[in-house]
Amino acid sequence: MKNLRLKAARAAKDLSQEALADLCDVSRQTISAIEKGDYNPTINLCIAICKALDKTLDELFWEE
Amino acid sequence: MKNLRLKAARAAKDLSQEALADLCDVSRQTISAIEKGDYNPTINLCIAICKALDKTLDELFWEE
DNA sequence: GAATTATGTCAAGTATATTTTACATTTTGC
DNA sequence: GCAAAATGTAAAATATACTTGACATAATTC
Repeated sequence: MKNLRLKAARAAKDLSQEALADLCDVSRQTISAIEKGDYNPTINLCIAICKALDKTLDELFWEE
Repeated sequence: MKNLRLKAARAAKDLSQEALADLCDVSRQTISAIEKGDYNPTINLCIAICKALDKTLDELFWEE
């Protein structure tokens, strides 16, 4: 399912997918796919994304 | 680096690596490797581990 | 102290995360 | 309206997460 919290957190920092991708050392497509929700990133990438967006894992990736 | 919080949380539930692996639908070696710290599991597996151990991502996998 | 159970680890194979290249569509600023 | 920037998406290649099978050692239990 879509990760709207990620999309919102990125928007809050005014970062494009590409800018976030650069901060995390991954490709733009990877960020796009994660937001789109049709895949399963590694925890290290999730942590890199969280740090770039000043969020924690629970805030962006935890679901009850 | 070693994930001692995971090891401790598993011990607190009195689960062997193999029992936790079964709960998460992965192999025992995968759990062992994650505790040992020499790899980078996917977020879905981290979430499965957290749920099996009644913890959240931040509690087991977040590092400042 | 022998037998189970739990853990560490390794090598080879399979599944899948991620990259690269590329093109189409949408959004935004002028 | 146009140009540029941002996003969606897809196919093929590469890197790596994860499995399977196997053996060794440490810890538990009888």
